[in-house]
Amino acid sequence: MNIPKTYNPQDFEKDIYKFWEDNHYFAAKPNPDKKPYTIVIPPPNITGQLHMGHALNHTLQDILVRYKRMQGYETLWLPGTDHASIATEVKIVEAMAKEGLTKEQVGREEFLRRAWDWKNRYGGRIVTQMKKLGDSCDWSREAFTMDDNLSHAVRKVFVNLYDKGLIYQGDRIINWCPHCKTALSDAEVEYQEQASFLWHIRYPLADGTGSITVATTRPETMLGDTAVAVHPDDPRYKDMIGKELILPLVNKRIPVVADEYVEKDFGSGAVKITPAHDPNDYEVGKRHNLPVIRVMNDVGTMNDVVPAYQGLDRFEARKKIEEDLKAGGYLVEKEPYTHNVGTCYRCHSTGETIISRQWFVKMKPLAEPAIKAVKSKETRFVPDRFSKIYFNWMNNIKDWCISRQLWWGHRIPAYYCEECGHTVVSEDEPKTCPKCGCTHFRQDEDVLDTWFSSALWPFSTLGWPNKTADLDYFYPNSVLVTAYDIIFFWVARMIFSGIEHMGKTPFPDVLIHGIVRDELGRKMSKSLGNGVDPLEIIDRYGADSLRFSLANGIAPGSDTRFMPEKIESCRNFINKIWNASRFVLMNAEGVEIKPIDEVKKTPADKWILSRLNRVSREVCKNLDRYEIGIAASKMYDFVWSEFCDWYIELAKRVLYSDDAKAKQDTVSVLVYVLDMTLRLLHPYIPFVTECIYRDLPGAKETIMLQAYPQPVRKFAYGKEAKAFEGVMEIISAIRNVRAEVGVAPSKRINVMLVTSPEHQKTIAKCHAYIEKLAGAASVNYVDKDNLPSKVSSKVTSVAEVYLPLGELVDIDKEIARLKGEMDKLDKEIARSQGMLNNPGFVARAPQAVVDGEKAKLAANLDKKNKLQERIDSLK
RNA sequence: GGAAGCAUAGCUCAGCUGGUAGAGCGCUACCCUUACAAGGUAGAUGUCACAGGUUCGAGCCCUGUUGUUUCCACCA
Repeated sequence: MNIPKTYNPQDFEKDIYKFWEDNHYFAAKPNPDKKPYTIVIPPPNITGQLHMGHALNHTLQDILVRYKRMQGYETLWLPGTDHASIATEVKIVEAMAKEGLTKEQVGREEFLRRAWDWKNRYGGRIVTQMKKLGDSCDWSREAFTMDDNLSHAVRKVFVNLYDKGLIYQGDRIINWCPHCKTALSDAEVEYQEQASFLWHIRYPLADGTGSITVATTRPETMLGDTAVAVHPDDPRYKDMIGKELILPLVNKRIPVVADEYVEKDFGSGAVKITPAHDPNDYEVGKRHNLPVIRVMNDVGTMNDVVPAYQGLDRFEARKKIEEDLKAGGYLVEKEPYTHNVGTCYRCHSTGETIISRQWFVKMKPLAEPAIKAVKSKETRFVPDRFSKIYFNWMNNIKDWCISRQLWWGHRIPAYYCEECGHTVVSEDEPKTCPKCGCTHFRQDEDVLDTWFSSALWPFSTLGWPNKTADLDYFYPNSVLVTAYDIIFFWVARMIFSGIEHMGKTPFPDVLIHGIVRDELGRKMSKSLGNGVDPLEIIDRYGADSLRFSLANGIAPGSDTRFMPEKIESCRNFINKIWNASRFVLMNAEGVEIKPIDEVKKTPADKWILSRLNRVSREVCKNLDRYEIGIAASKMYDFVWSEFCDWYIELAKRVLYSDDAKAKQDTVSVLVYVLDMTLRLLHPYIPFVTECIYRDLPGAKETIMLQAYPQPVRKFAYGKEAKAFEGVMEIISAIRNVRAEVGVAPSKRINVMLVTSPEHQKTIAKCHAYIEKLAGAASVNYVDKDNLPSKVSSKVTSVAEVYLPLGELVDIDKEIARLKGEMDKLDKEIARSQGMLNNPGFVARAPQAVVDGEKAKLAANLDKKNKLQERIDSLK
């Protein structure tokens, strides 16, 4: 045996991963003899580093994938990365800024060259990090959203949707990030509460008969006001409707319009209308035919509409306008006010809503079948409550703004005729204009939203739009695993894209997990600096410990905290497995292992085999239901409390004897149970299980491809296992009394039992266990009338246990101890009687429950009698 | 404004279709017993937030209350 004494994951994890990879164990290809199991990875950004969120997400996927692979599925876990349009572009721009260069200076071509260069250099970082975690992805299929075939899929989809009238270009109010200088979709805006002010500004009536005061949080946009709106029924303003106001600072006449949109009770009940810079105002403007005047340009500075403020940053302009309003006597009040401000989800700077010409996807027709798919459970969210969130979003969906004023990404396949301006949308640059016949075209400058390409990920990575064998075999995917924070960005869009382009929802199940928070329950973030680096944890504790701690005891959909103690306890658990394995392998040295069927089994053997059956059955059941955390806890308990604490200790009786035959049998059982246990655990802790598996007698080349344990009918041993648990109960009882009375652990004592003939038959076979585990010198069966005077006792369900402890037994203490037991017993009996005396319970509860309760009561009454006899005899 | 989640042992969390409350860490006592002190044995600790309801029976189902977190909307 060559396993070192302490578990040291750094010694082998790297080599084992390389071994798996070199042997192509992760590779999948269509195989008609097997059922497919497919997961596509949520592609991490090329700018990203592996964080705890990935670690959790990948651990869950790898558990499912390794489990299914061992169950004999043709299992594909398809990896890849996302080009992350904005995030990457920002990085490149920043890098160029250090050289004193701007995008505009180097031009599109050079910029893209630099971006690709960056991608080639750093885009693979996260992939090497994923390998450290143990991800069993088919790396030969690694995809990138800007690969040729994936880009082809993007163009194809764009053209398809355009031809169907589902993509259009138009002037709309959109979200704009002045820092990233691009349009954003609604989903990309994050609202933050900010303390600001509500400015009350007086707009005089043109006829000099008075004024209207409006309240605004955005005084700088007043330069673009084209009306003031009041509620039609507001008596304060009724007479002013239709009159004109003088817009302060601009000295322009604007009308007072009546619109139901205005809330009478808010502010002054009058709203300034700036159609170019507010979505609601835009709608009001449309209803009243108001002009749309943009006063700000793309970088967030004031434009030339009002020369006095031209070039000023929006926040500078705000100050100056405030001063000017004050000076002109227009500022009535500046009231502190907290409100929500939209910010860019990438750079977090304050966004603008502006009117702009952009490309949109018409969502209603796409959303409808996508809603139906989830309603009909064709796609199921786990846990189910996330379907509500999905419905809520899908039902209220607005058109999706997909154009971005960036260079890094999929350039929009729209071409404008240089002669007549006609728009041609096609996968490749058109040769001639269908309208004027000329041959010069200019391609749209913009690129597509990153999520436009990731929406196609479940099929674009399998070769679509080509009809490939992969697509045929691996689509739909089996399950999608992701955190709840990208349900809108990604999951929803994959669902409608899959339905639209493949005719089938992309996956039957969506497993949603939570996010990993820090020790205090806060979200991990760069700005807080509270992120825990999974790579550091792996270096210190090993990938297996990290994986197990992320998977153990979690519930789908709920957040987890990263607790250092939890990692340690998982490391300890693996260390336990490590040492148990060492024990088994040490004892297996030089022993010829028998096939499990040929082993002559002891009661303990039968017990552990039946427990193994049980844990195998339950783990599979839990995994099939995505109850990954529950399955982990069950394995933990099996390994520690049953296999190590009991079976290995029981086995020592034989192993340390001279009976070579019995030893061979016991070792064979140990090896078998260890083998199955390692297989059970392999999906969770792949490295250490592979490492130990290699040393197992009769091991194949890898544990990865061995069959996942299933319950074996002939190892059920229901009755025998139960009987053996009676023996275990006796052992516990003796230990318990010893500890309570204070018998030195090294002192061996004679045990006397009072029991029935049937129980004695079972127990008699197990004396050696009692001697070994309970420190018994001997086990004898006695008549109750012939007990020594000083004994301590305990009643179990199969026997009364008497320990002659001589001077150690203090009669008064012993009586007190027994009375303590009696109290507990009485409570139990009262509870059972309460239930059974209830006619409703007996009449309506299932028969099995009633019978069970009756049996319990009978057993407890019997126990009570014996206990009472004992107390009486001591008195 | 709308919706959802959470509230269980000192701490962090499990708890499947309702059927006697669980784990890890921590705590107490004892133990270097030839796999493991990253360990062993034994133990203590809970009006399962509160109030009602359904049920023979509720941590679990229903209603309401309180506290807390999150998502969506964004009335200037």
